[in-house]
Amino acid sequence: MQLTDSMQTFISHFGEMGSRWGINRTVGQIYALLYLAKDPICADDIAQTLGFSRSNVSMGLKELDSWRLVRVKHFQKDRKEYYTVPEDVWEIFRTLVEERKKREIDPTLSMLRDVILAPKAAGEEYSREKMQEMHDLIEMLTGWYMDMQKVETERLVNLLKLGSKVYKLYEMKDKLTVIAGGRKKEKTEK
Amino acid sequence: MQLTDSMQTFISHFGEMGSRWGINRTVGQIYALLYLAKDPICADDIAQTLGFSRSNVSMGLKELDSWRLVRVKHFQKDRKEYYTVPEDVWEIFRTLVEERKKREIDPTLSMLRDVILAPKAAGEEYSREKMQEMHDLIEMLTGWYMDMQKVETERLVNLLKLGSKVYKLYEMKDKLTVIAGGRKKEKTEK
DNA sequence: CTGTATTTTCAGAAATAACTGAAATTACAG
DNA sequence: CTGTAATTTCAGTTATTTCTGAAAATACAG
Repeated sequence: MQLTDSMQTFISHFGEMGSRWGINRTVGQIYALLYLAKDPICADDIAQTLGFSRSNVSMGLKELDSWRLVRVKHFQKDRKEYYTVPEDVWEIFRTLVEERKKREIDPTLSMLRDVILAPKAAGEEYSREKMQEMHDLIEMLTGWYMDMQKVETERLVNLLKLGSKVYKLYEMKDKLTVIAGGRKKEKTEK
Repeated sequence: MQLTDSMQTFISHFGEMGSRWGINRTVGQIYALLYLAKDPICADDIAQTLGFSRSNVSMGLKELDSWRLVRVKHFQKDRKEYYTVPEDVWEIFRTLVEERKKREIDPTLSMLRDVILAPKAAGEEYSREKMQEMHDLIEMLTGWYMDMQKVETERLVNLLKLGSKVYKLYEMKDKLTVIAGGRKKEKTEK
């Protein structure tokens, strides 16, 4: 496959940034290539285009698969496997966040729960308190995340655009009443 | 410094998770130790407690300093440097997000801007479109983040607790009007 | 200044992670 | 089934990162 200058730049960047994102160069570049490609690509083409060994590409794809970031496709009369990524950037973003949460946050939350439950030793009042604080913070953030997860993309975009202005709505909520539409008083449940 | 079982567990976890978070074992453990400690600790104590070489601790602290995650303190009649982390977990969280944005997101956004501006080569319509899409998504998210950054912690907590329910407020906003309270129009100070 | 306590730097060693080629396994057309 | 095209595995190699001890630099009391 032929790469233009801008594609080269994009792909190299994903390779270099790999370490900061917790993936390696190969995986980053493979993903970038697939992201930019209109059509599915087979492993041999990926290896050829990026100059990696075939086995390295195989391992990279396996890694991307474990992140649920790639799709496999088959064509008639061709037993090769062709790879793509989802078209929708929002879908990609959501998958990425979910996987990072699973790998980077959940294990810590689990450790914190265990540690908080264990019998307290002498003189560890302060450290236990700090563990509890961290636990509560993470639980609040993941709770918020899981709640937002179910909001469909278009609505999410609206909220993002609104930004901190949502706070104004929130502040006003008790002073407000419906004027148009059916109900007289809005109950925010919970 | 004497570590209890739960402190041991906590510190080891931060060491092991280090790689997933883009820091190394030493740095993770040093941070965890400082986080749990009520009082500032000097580098020698850190090295001794965690079993790392003095130089390794020095480098680790330098790294944590570059993340703005530690504070140095001096005591009278003692030329040693003692280290702590901020008490407030929310402050820590904000710093962490800010630094990760700076290291993991901003360089990519900058690359995308450059690449989008460069003259278009033949047959790269699709890839350019994808780069633009990624750029727009990231810009929207960082824009939202920067906007939320100025919201004070207590208010942020309220919004988080509200979760996706904010969307209901948003949906209603055009149907609502102020009824109770002294002032007719609420001014959010700024 | 001088001397000593403390921190930092850095070259090389040790540990870890990434990558390759060859062999093993799998998948499927005929 | 059989043969072959394709993918995966893995032991060994290469590259990268982390860690150490010794030496250099810095800080400051006297």
